[in-house]
Amino acid sequence: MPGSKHFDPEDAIDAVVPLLWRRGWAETGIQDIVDATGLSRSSLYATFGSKHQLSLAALRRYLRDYVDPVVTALDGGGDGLPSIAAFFGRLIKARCWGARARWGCLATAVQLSAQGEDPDVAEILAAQRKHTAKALRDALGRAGELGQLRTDVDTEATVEYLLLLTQGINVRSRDGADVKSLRQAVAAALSAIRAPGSDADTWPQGK
Amino acid sequence: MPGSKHFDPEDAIDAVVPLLWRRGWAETGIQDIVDATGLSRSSLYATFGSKHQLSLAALRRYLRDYVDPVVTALDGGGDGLPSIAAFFGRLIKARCWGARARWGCLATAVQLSAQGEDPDVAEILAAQRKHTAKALRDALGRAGELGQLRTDVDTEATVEYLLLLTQGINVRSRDGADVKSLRQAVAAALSAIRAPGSDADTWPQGK
DNA sequence: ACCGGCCTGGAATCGACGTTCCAACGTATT
DNA sequence: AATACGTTGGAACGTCGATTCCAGGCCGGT
Repeated sequence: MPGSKHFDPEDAIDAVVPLLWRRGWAETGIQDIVDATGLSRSSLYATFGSKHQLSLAALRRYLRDYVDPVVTALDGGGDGLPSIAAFFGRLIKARCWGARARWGCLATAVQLSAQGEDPDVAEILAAQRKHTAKALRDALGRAGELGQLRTDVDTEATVEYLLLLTQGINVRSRDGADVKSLRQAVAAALSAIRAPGSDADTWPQGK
Repeated sequence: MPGSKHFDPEDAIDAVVPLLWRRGWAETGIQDIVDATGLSRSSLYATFGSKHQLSLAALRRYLRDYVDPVVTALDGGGDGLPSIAAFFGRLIKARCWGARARWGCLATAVQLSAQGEDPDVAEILAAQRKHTAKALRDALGRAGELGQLRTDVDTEATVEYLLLLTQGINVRSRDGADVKSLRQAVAAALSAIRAPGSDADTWPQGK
């Protein structure tokens, strides 16, 4: 076919993710995207239509490549409490180690910014929250079946409790909280809902 | 004196706080401020110098008027765990009730936005974090003296744990978490660090 | 080698924003 | 009542953003 694309749009989306993540959605200009992708404005607009749609694609890509891997191992419940501890271990590692340490969570940042009120953005983020909540709920259910949980705590309240910790980590990891403190805090938090006598591991190991 | 101001700058700052809080720092334009204050650009610039400095003043005002009242009762330690529970009760109420319900926390939003990297902003927010952490630490210390705390948890890790909950509430209150879930989650979180046998109240009552 | 289409690069457009400027105004003093 | 000085309102300025336009280029099919 004549006039086929000279580049892979998927690569362009990949290149945009760290821009939004590090500098922010509104703060990232088209020029930044041009520089990062090596493409021209024309090619970007011909391919993605607008900065908004490209940013939406990048947000979805971020969730798929950076958040889902942390959450997905919980789907189905895993082995209960230790799986939940491992989830937090992966989260803390993702937020505090490697090249993207202290970048925080793009989804949380977008949520708290003006973009969070955009209908498309809100839908994407709501779906992600729902997924995370379900995964935690399943894991708590499994933990209950395995007798790892105190019986005097409400499941939904505990889901909320774990979501609070998750978002807390997303925020605190950006402003100086160290890995050790976060891990100890999570271990204390999970020990708190563990059944007396259970020996289920609650230490948030980074995988 | 000839040519005295025809308005009170303090009132102008008060009028700017809800703009930044609801729409965001970068998203609030000078025109929005002109409309909200009823003042002209000239008066604003003559008084505050720049949008940046006016925004800084509004951020300080927000912390003084809306955050300090929630935190300050903890200074000195209060009566330990019940004071901490009351702190969370005030926080949840502030975030979920009244005209500013679901507005989230301006400080957290600014922290996660690009403005969070501005030196002046960073300094203001760091001081606030330090104040909150100290207040929680003092209250935990008092709780320990009163025998309300489990002895197998590290104090600093517990401070971090409470900060995670605080920031979690600031985020989650903005996207659909209801008062009851948040309160139950906090009650569970505080019961978790309470000494076995202690009858200290952990329910986050909104005052 | 030719052709025709879409892709490409860079310049041009259009609007919004922060900031500045200036003439007119109001007030406390004389 | 006249004066003097800072404040005030609104227009004007320059910058930078996203988006669009157009001439030129590249490639597959013939």
